[in-house]
Amino acid sequence: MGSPHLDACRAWQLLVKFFFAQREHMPVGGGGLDLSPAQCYVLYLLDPEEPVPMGRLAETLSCDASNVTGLVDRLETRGLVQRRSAGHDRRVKVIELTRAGGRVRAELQQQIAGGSCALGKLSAADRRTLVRLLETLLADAASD
Amino acid sequence: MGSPHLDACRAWQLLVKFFFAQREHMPVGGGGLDLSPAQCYVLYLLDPEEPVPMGRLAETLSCDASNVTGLVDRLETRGLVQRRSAGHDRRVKVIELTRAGGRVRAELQQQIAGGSCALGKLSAADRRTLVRLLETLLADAASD
DNA sequence: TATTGTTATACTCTATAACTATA
DNA sequence: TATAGTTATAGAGTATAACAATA
Repeated sequence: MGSPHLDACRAWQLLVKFFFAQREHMPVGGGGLDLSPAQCYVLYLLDPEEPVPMGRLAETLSCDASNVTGLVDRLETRGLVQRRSAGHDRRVKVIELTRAGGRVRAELQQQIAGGSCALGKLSAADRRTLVRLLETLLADAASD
Repeated sequence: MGSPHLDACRAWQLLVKFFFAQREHMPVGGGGLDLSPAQCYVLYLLDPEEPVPMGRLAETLSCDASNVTGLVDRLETRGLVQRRSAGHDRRVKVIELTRAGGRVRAELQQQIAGGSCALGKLSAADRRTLVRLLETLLADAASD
């Protein structure tokens, strides 16, 4: 215990394990909502006050633009989001939450904050520490 | 800053972001190896000394058994793993690394430990802390 | 010409259900 | 009957390449 290499391996192993394990148990908050992790994330990214251009979603999700088309298609079919022309540039489409989408989004946030997910197991201090560590991990690399 | 609810939301957001962002940048270590995260994870789980029954892989991956069939198929096609009968129970098949698979697995571990992935940004102390937090998150729920 | 979003295509991951062979 | 793994099928996520509309 204490070797930096071993700690890195252990941390990596736990991170991977955490994601595989939580994929379904806390499908990123989709408790009973039947939303995929990617769909939940998109919903989470959509501030009710501020529609987001599709290209920006692709950036944030680190995925190809063609992917966002399908993702938004499925959310739109379910009546959770809506495409709208951006106006200033007619090539751009912005995505906004519908009323139903807003409700689902609020429910997701409730679940997260309510401790019904895994984060609830950490003390307040530990949660702050986790935030700090993740911010460090995300610095530079993911830019923003 | 300081509200437990806000910290939980922030932690969740960062965790999700981390996974989406790292999916490709550090495809769980697949730097140039062209392996999916799931494939990397399977390789990581296969101790060269100890073949693993397919059912056990399904448990660890928290996925259906039929999924493991395809996963192993693809790894076997690439010559990285091998199916073998377990002997004691002829229904069971154990998966073992091939020589090539062992080399790829070692390479993965090198990448993780070598700091070429995101974990390299954390100090040794922070890595230990991260390990502790993840262990807490994984306790009970995922039960190993 | 360059950019935004779409379509077509293909592959991986995932689950469910029906099946085979063992037990 | 029950269990381990497979097959068939379907849907979601992902990428690349070619395309339309717009800039």
